Amino acid sequence: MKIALVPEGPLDAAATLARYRLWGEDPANRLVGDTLLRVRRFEGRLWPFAVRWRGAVDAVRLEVEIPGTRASRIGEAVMADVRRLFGLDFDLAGFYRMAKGDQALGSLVEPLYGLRPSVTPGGLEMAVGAIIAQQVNLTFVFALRVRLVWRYGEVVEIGGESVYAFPEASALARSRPSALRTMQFSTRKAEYIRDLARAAMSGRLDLDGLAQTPSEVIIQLLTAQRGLGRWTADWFLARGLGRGDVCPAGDLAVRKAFDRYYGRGSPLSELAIRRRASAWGMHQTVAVHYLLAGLRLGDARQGGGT
DNA sequence: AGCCAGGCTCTCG
DNA sequence: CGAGAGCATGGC
Repeated sequence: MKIALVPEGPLDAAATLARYRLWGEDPANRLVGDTLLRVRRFEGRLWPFAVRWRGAVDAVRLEVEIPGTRASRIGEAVMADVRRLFGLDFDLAGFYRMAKGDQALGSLVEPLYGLRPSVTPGGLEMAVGAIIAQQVNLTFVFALRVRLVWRYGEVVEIGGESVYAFPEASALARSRPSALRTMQFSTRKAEYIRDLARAAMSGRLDLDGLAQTPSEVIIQLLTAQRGLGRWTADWFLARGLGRGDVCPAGDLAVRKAFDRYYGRGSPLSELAIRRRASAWGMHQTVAVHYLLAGLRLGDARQGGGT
């Protein structure tokens, strides 16, 4: 089955997906040329799909291919993932209008035009990914993630390429911390991941049923789980649920970005960052991604990605 | 060798 | 509560 999709507003697909390869390879989000390969779990089966993008940033067309089915319910499930992966539900036009009134953001619109935050489909994938990313450099994060996905995920073929489905909760719930230790996970992260998977599996923590839950409640729910703190909860809201009004003010890179763009010598407090960001309302998440990408523009001059 | 890396828990005032 | 120490594991 093939489905075409024309995004509303600009989309720089390569920049939007750059975070899946900036610090390493991601076997669950494979980038092959102008194509993203990924897997959707649906009704107990694995459905690999390919998304190819073509055309200019202002006139992009996404071509989604799902081999082996013509069922519209599967198409709908996959397209929901595609919308998230490419950040299609963020109001980029609205953000750009707002950014005009802010010197730092305004200066980033042109060099990063079409960049959107990529939203991770799957609550467990998002939360586990966040645990892995706690406090360690991102190159190492990718190495850990690859090992976890290889070991506990499921591989599928599509168009002669292989792509992994991120591990199910049941697989991670059975994982042994000692096994993760050999993959260079810290003992603590191994426990956090296993325990989170158990909570998800038992229904004690429904990571995929939070779409209608207020953010404050989600922060409470997540931080009550050992290993998940405010930082993780913030990124879960932003990159897991695609909420626009989030600023992970405790994030090291975010703080660095605010210091660079809004600082006056001394570091801004977390509270000061939240205060400033809150003025951006529903555009905070996008704004934060622009600041992060802007940081990288500076030292690498390779645009995009967050 | 030693500091750094897109935190978290636990303790103590 | 809020700050701070302690922690755990590699990259460079």
